[in-house]
Amino acid sequence: MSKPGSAFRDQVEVLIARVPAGKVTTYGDLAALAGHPYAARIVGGMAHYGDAALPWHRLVNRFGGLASGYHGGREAQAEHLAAEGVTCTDFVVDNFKERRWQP
DNA sequence: CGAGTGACCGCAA
DNA sequence: ATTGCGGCCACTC
Repeated sequence: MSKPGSAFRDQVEVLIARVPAGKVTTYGDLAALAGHPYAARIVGGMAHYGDAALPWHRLVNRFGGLASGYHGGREAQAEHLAAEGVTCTDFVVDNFKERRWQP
């Protein structure tokens, strides 16, 4: 495609871009959808160094809690999620189980 | 160029 | 039920 540097990275970018506002996804799900169910760490690493323009604030861990290291802080991420309709409590997405985006 | 780290997940004992 | 360990790819220094 336009930037076929790495199929995995390209897939992660496409998947995160496919996540609709108001929903959240987990690192493991994105990694599994990208083809590597054990590469959840890579998704986090890319989020920190990869594309700072993608909606990484929709990424949460499998507990539904906001991850650390987010550019600006977890409170900033919670604000962005709340702005999209995702309510968070104590940095944990409310109704996470129902808000988890699934293809 | 080489090595280490990383916002994690799943499984085993 | 809980705890501890290993493992995958990409990015940076």
